[in-house]
Amino acid sequence: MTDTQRILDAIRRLVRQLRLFDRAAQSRLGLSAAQLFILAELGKTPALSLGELADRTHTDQSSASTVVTRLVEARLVARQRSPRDARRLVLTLTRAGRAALRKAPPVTQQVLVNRIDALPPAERKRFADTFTQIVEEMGAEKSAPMLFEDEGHTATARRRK
Amino acid sequence: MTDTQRILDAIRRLVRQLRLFDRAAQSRLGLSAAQLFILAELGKTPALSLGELADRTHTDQSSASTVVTRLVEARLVARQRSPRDARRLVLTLTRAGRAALRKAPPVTQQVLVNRIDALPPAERKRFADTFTQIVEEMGAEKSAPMLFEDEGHTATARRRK
DNA sequence: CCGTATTCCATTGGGTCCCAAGTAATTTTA
DNA sequence: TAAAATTACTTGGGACCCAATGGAATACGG
Repeated sequence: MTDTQRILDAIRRLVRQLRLFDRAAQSRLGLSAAQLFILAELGKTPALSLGELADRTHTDQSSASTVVTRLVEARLVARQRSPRDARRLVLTLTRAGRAALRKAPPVTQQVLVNRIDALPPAERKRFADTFTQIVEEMGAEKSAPMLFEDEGHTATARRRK
Repeated sequence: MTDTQRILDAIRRLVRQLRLFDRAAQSRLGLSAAQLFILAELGKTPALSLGELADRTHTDQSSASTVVTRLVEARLVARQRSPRDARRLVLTLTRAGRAALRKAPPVTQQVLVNRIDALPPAERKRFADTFTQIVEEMGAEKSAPMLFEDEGHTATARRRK
């Protein structure tokens, strides 16, 4: 197996592991990783709008919306309209939200963090450098070689009712 | 920002990037990354059962099941029952499936692969080594420090109908 | 001031993933 | 050999993610 394939495989397994830990945490604490992540961000910076929150969590505005909705229903987040600009939201943690955050740190990632922290500092730095570089270049690569021809007759494999 | 945080951030962004490229490829080719991945695996090793396929793709059996169902509906995969053991499936690519695979390689990961392949071999190997190590140790870490108390009164933030 | 653009959200549709249950079929065991 | 346990899949439910839409509210040019 080439090193490239080993890396792809590692990514795939990593993502799966994270999802599994997420599930576990969710059924124990009642909060998913996404919910905790939003909660943490709101803990760091209160009074964010939905769009700002989406940016900070590297996710889509609509995704953030649904997660926030759940948190509001759970009474962990207060969702108000900005008085200055009625389009914007003003999101803040409730008392219960702060409490939840305090007792339920990002458990999911913790397993990963433990592994990373166990690395020798020099290796960790190298790893971080390489990883960051890859991701940044990936973001730059604007769907360059993605414009072939054809399309169509493979007809989107999807359910029919 | 610590190196650990940089790594976490890189992972998060990487995952998002992959999803975005996936979406793009999906709307161009009609096949999602998951579907292509399954297709590719079936191309490498025909006549797999669903469970074997799930193992090879590091995913859940039920997840594989739904993806395969879509591929069968798209007539890219043939799903037959094994004559020896009627519980098992025998999955193979159809003619159209092979054709689709030929003209639609794993486009999604390609962007990532390009970046990885651009690294100096030595750095790539170091990266792969570290990454593999992290993931393997993560898999070993059996939800060790995950058993706190409480639970309940945060009441699973979920929709109520 | 008015009409058009733009911005900010909520909602909906399509997909992926995982778990928990349920259903067949096969193997083991009493 | 009949009952019990195991294996292989499917289905339903919940959570997420993104794209596309639509509705308000605000900004802007004439």
